[in-house]
Amino acid sequence: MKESDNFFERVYHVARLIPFGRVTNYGSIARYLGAARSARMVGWAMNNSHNQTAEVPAHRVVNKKGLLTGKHHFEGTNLMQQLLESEGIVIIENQIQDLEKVFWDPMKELP
DNA sequence: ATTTTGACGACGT
DNA sequence: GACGTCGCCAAAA
Repeated sequence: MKESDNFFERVYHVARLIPFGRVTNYGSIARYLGAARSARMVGWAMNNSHNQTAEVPAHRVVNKKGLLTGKHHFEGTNLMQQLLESEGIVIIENQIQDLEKVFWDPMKELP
């Protein structure tokens, strides 16, 4: 654990708060943490999330377009999609359908 | 130490 | 509206 993990830790924390069957995007998380334009750092944090002891539902985090940009970082090629589909989310060609319905904004949902 | 790159997003052209 | 550029910060080369 490093001090610099503080930022990442918050990212993981928020990511774990994502409800079942919902998704969010990197930018929203970054904004919620006060790093409005550091969406990339959130992505980086996810990459490092494998190093974390606690499991992070990174599959519930996609880019703003609802595109599963990070699916290549999971095992296989469609594990991420599979996980999301098992939660009732419809995905076609790596893109989440009805994104507005399943989208979960920490700023709006969290106090 | 410097450069490149990256699970992004907003803005400019 | 498609495409290009910049910003943001951290890690790997």
